[in-house]
Formats: sequence, C-alpha cells, structure tokens
Amino acid sequence: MDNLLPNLKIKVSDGLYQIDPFSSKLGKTIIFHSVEMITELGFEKFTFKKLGDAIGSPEASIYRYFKSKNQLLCYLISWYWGWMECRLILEIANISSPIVRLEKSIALVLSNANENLLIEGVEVYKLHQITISESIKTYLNKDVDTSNKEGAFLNYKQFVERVSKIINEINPKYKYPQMLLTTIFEGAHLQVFFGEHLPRLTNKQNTPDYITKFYINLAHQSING
Amino acid sequence: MDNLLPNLKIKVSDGLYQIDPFSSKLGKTIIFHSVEMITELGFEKFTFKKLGDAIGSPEASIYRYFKSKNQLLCYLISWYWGWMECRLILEIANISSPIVRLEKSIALVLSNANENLLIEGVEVYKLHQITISESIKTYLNKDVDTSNKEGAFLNYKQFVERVSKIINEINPKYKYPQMLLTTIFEGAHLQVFFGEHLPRLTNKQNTPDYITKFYINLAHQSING
DNA sequence: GCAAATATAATAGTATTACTATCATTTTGA
DNA sequence: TCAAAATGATAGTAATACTATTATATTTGC
Repeated sequence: MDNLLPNLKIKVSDGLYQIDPFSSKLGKTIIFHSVEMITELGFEKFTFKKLGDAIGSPEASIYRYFKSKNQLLCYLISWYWGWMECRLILEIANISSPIVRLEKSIALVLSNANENLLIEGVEVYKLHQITISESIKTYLNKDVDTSNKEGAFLNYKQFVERVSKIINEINPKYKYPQMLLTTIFEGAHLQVFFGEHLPRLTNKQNTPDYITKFYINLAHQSING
Repeated sequence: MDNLLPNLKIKVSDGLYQIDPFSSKLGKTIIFHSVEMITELGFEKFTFKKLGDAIGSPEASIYRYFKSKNQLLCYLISWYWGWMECRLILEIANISSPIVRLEKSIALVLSNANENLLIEGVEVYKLHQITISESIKTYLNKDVDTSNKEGAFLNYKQFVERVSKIINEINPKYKYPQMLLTTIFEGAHLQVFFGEHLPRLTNKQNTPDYITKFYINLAHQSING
C-alpha cells in the first residue's frame, strides 16, 4: 500500500479523544483496526471488546484513547472531513472558475480514494464507506449538543463552509448555500446506499457517476435558477 | 385529544411485528408509550425494560409483539409513512394541477400534525419528530436487506412512488424522480434537525416554512431545468 | 355457563455490552 | 538511569437484549 503524504497530520478536535491516537503505536493500531472492523460489522455490532481481541490488547487500553465507541466514531468521521478538506484544497487550488471549483467539490464527496491508499495509516477507502453508512449517527442522537461542544462537527462545518464560499462567488445573492450543500452531501451518500440496498428509492444508472452529475446539476439549477 | 378517523386502519407489513399491536389493549399501550418514550429518550437510550416499567408489564410481554426494539422502530416508521400516504391522498385528491400536487406533497412531509391529534391512538406529532431523528436508523445498518425483505420500507417506497408519479405528469422525460424525492424528504428532515442543533450546517430563516419553500423551489428547478 | 384456548404476568436466567478499577509490568524520554 | 507514563492482565458492575418457564387471568366458542 502507498502511504502517501507522510508529513501530513490531520487536525481533529481534542474533545474527540482522551489520548491522541497518532501519538503512539497502540493508538494507530486502534484507528487502523477500528476502520476495518466498523466497515465489516457496521457500527452497531462493533465493540471495543472485539477490537481489543483483534489487536491483542485489553478493552481497558482502548478506553484510555476513546471514552466510548461513539467518541471513536466521531473521531473517525471528523478525521475523514479533515482529510476531505485537504483533498479539496489541493483539488481546486489552481482553478479560477468558481463553477468548476464547485463541480469538483461535489465530485470529491462522491469519489472514493484508491483501495490501497493509506493516509496516516488509515485506509481512506474504507473510511469513505463508513462515512456513507455511519456518519449521521454521530449527530442524530440526544447527545448531539454535547458532541457539538466537543468539536465533533468542526471539520464537517469547515468543509461545508469552504464550499459555500465558492457558491457565494458564483451567486452572492444566493441565500441557502449551507442548506444546499448538506442536502447534496448527505443526499449523495444516501443515494450510494440506496443504489446498493434499496433501489426503489433511487434511480440507479449504468454510468458510475450518475449521482455526481445529478447533484452537480441540482446545484447549478438552484444557485442560478 | 381528538381521536380522528376512528375507522382507519393503517397497513403495516406483517413482517414488522409478531402480534399485530392493534389487535389488543396491551399492543396499543406498547405503541402509545413507545412513541412517547422514544421521543423523550431517543432510540439509543430507549429499552424494552424501561417501556415495560412505564406500562406495568414485563419485558417478555413486549417481546411477544416485537422481536426487537429495531423491529418496533421499523413498525413505527412504516406506520408513519402509511399515515402520510393517507394524508397525501386526501390532500391532493381534488387538485388537477400536478405542480400544485407536488408542492403539497413536499409541504406535507415537513408539516406536522396538531399536537393533540391521535390516529389509532398514536400521537402523530411525536411520531413525526421520531421520523426526523430516527428513521434513517431503520435502514442505515447491516441488517437492511433482511428488514427490506420483511417489508420494513414498503410504505416509504409507496409514498415516494406516488409522488414520483406526479413528477412524471409534470415532466415525463425527467429521469430521477425517486432520487430527487428521497433527496428532498431526507434532506428536509435533516434541515429541521440542523436548525435546532447544528445551525452552521443550514440557513435558518425567521419564516416557519423556509425549508418547505427551499425544497419546492429545488424540485421545480430540477424537474423543469 | 363452562371448558378450552389464548394472552398476560411473574419470575428467573444468560450472554453480551459498555464501561470502571486496580495493580503489575514494560516502555519512554530527560 | 531513573522516574514517569503507557500498557497489560485481571476483575468487577450495572445495564442491555434477549429467552424460558410456569402461574394466572381473560377471552372465545359451544
């Protein structure tokens, strides 16, 4: 596997861990294997016990890094959006047209990394899949306000903010950039899931990028319409 | 409270219960109090033990109606979409314009019932709130294919199907009615939640119906654009 | 009105989950 | 190299998500 960008350190709010997992070998092992395990089992069936067994460490050691499996999920998703912001910056750096930049931003959310790509030792391909199925569970619960104070959604907000500024460039009078973008990003993830499990709730096409095209169109029509 | 439409019986797939809860007093009590309790505690903190204590029945009795709390949630959400389809039919019955029918359909998803309205003894106001925060948990998990076979999503699919036919009337060439509608329905629920808990992810306005208007616009632009 | 069928209550029990606590051992870094 | 910190090993707890059994109501069909 390619361990790209070895000097990169993705910022995650310090409310999302007890000990920075990237500060130790065990921490990195926890991250790597939790991504694997959540991808395979889904978040509900994933437990620290199983993770501990897989990595040969006791549960208690994992709890020193993350106070709960919910905190770990928040960490992973926040890391994902931090990584996505890096990709975004690189992707649109030298593009002058805000329209093209917006299109690239939307395409980015739906594009997955190479299966073998490791960033900070994280299999980003699997983390993308986790984000599709599990990310909303970080906020759709009664502890959302607490998680919010702990900074769980800062990276996502920042990503949305950055793209919303592109919309402002295209049409400074457009009033709903955040609303449009979260509709697109969350909708895009959902359509991927529906395409695999609930096809009657979507309109799956043969082309691999039909979802991207749909949402790019939607964005243009809403912003300019 | 008004117990409206006493002769109405909302159809829910028989894979979503062990004993039809509306066939007995205990069953109805389970439904009523589970709606109350899930609204208050959220799905994660809701348990059959707590429900049993609240209604003065042992856990085991609840398990005879629903094999798991997940099945109960599927039942409630399915019931909700069954009820929404009834509302939809009534709401658009005599409207000839498909454009107006579509607008009413979108508005319906975002409109909540009167706080005191009981349908089949269910506090539909609270069930609406549950749908906003919990409905995606019925499918975003590893058991989705099983739940799907049990008919968990039939009522939702049927609702989406019915509205997508209206889109077909407006523009028979439009290729993505289901995709557009699930984007709108799920997005609409999310924006309500963001407005309350994560305002940076939406664009809250003072008017009570800004979400409805946003999505009605989005629909028109996408369908005709 | 009564027996049979069915539903419910009462109670107990199990494996697992989501943690916390304690103490010994290993690793580390100044 | 010595102290501090991290990790491992082990134990324990309250709660969760169920299943099982038997006794007691309640309903129903005749």
